[in-house]
Amino acid sequence: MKIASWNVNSLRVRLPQVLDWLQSHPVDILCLQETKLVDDEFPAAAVEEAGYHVVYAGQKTYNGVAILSTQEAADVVTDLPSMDDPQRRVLGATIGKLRVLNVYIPNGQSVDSEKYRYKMDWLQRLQDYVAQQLRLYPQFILLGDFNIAPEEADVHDPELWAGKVLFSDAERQAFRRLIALGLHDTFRKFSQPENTFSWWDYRAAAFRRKLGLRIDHILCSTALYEQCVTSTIDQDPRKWERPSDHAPAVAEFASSSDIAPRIPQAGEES
DNA sequence: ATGGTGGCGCGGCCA
Repeated sequence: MKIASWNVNSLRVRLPQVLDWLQSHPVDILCLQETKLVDDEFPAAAVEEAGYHVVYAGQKTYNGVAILSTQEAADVVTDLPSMDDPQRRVLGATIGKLRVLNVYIPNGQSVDSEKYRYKMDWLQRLQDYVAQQLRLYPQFILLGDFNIAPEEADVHDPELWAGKVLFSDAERQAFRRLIALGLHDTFRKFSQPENTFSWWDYRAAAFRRKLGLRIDHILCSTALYEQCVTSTIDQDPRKWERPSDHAPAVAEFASSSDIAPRIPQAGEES
């Protein structure tokens, strides 16, 4: 069972790349962030033609999340409890025996901004919700664009980024509090190539210069962590023409009995 | 160098 997360920075622009990537990386579940589409404009038919069910929560211009899955999603939620927020950043669903929470955590802009205070408040509410979800669902996955690089190894230049948004102490502590609830960072279960990042600024040729951060994460409950056999970041799509500024993260779990096999598409090896 | 690029949508916000 493979599950992936990808901030696509406009699904209108990136849909062909998403479909191409799925052809070569046939995951069971793909969580998207920053679709930037209202629900009426979501390309549901194209996604379904590719063999996936899909649920989504979008808005105009900003944010927007979606979950593509081979098995149909149930019990969909689109908000954190106690939060009446027009920003579409949350999509929770049950897929097979798995409870999935796809998040686009606020960016925070800069540590002295109102957006940063919104981010920290958002993280507190997320923590409360995740604590509750972990009690309800032994097989729980929290994944998405966290806009937090948790450790020094996740930052190309930790000294440069010290105290800055995406790597501030308060954000990193909030990330550690999520982990302390009983989650695990699947990426760090395995030895990884140095300087593996998931996001590179479009400006200043950051990707070519390997000036990135690892801010997209796949976290899971202990029961799933034991079953996790790979967790990687596929940096290839960042090399493509007109790419997203994020690369997809992919985790694989050994137990797959509760996940229906994906239907092979025309022209594809079965 | 307080910039740079990209998406949305057509001026300025957001990342």
